[in-house]
Amino acid sequence: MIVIDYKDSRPLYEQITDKMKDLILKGIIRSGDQLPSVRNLAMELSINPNTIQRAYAELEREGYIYTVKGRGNYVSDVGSLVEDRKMQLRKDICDRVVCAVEFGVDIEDILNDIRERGQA
Amino acid sequence: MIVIDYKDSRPLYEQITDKMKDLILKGIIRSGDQLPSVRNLAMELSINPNTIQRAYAELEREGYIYTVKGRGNYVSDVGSLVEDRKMQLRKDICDRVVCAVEFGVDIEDILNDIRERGQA
Amino acid sequence: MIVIDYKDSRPLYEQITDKMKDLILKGIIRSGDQLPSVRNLAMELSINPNTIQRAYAELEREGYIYTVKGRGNYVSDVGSLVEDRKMQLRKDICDRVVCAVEFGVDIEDILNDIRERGQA
Amino acid sequence: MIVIDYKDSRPLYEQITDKMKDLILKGIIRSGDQLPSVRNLAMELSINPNTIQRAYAELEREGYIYTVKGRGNYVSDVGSLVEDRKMQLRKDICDRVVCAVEFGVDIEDILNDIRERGQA
DNA sequence: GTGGTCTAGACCACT
DNA sequence: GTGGTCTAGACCACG
Repeated sequence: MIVIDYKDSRPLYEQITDKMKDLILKGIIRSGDQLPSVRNLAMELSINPNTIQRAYAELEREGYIYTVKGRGNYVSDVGSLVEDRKMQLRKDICDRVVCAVEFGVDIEDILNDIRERGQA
Repeated sequence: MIVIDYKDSRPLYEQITDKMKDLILKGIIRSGDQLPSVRNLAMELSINPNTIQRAYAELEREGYIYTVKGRGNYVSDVGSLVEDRKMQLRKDICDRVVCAVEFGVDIEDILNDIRERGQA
Repeated sequence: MIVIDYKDSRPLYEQITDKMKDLILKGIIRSGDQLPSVRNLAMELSINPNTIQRAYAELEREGYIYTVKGRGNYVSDVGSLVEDRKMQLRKDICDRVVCAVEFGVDIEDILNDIRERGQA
Repeated sequence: MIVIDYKDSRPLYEQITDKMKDLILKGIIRSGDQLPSVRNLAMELSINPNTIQRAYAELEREGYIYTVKGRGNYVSDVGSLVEDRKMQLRKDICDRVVCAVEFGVDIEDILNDIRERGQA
């Protein structure tokens, strides 16, 4: 479910939190589901339990999961977080479009790119 | 012309290279223009000359400027770099649109956002 | 009567003892009343009987209840404990007022808040 | 400036963040001031640098300080945080008054306690 | 010199 | 078994 990319310059714990957020926000892991235990995930990914611990702490801090001591980590209800993320993604795209236009990109080219949806 | 943001988590030299690239690609500094000297810019920004040196070295490595020993640093002809950047910006926007759609954002919302050309 | 909040960071047994103390000190459960049995309460709350056991042991240790082997757990006479708690609550509020004043809160604002007896 | 209380059940890093927040919100450490370095403070308090690191990371996350890599940690402008804290303290006191009244404390006693400001 | 990340290993509290 | 805290020590990037 989660793959560590050692060529990625971001720290391991951030790769894990980001991937987990995606899985949760996209509904692949659902509200109430239990996450793999700190130790198990550490073994599976062959990294230190403290790194997983840090990732999970960050997820809890941001409201994606909640922790029950002695029981494990569980996914929270993230309805509002999904909406926040969607708005953020829209705003982010707009900002980049504005930036691109400043560099001389034709806005029609961008609209066409998107309509064809994908390209590369 | 250049403002350092100490609350920015990026290293200083990267803030400087990025800002310089923008100024060059947007044509605000033109091909053949001379950049401020390492010492002067360091004084002006109140930072270590080594940091400016590193920023300029990076700009030279990427072809934005060239150095004449004993004379100073000059802006290269960046015609092709501008086109590269424009393509990169378009690709980047497309990638993010694809990502946003995966999170459930309606592509029509994005197109409307862009047509109104502003924030969401 | 008792609700477990799994998102509460406190241990389960502490949530139970605290809630029980409130019920007893507020007189909702009275001196001589029998508490639900360890097994029943465990079943009702869907948690481990050991956890209930620990909560009851703590309540007994602090004098809120007494245990009759083979019969069950009964509420003690808690007259003095009620007074202790009231004094503790008054002291606690005063400490916090002193602290708030140190942060620049106007003591008149606090008095008004309390007279209106609600949130700020 | 900071004293560790080993009898305090809270984790060390939390004691440090809380104490630092107080110093900052009360204006004892001011906006722009540099905090002691991670290593220095660790030596001074005879605890592990990682623990200081965690405390500082938390302070940065909550907006009390900002970090410049290779330079150190500096106090942010916390005007709004001060107001937040004051409102939170007022609300907290009110909640406790409501709670105390439920336990049978006379609200006039509380008001008198506060007017005398302090007692114990 | 500064902070940031990661590992290894220990100990504790809770269930 | 679970997570939470702390230590010790290493390595890296930045200035």
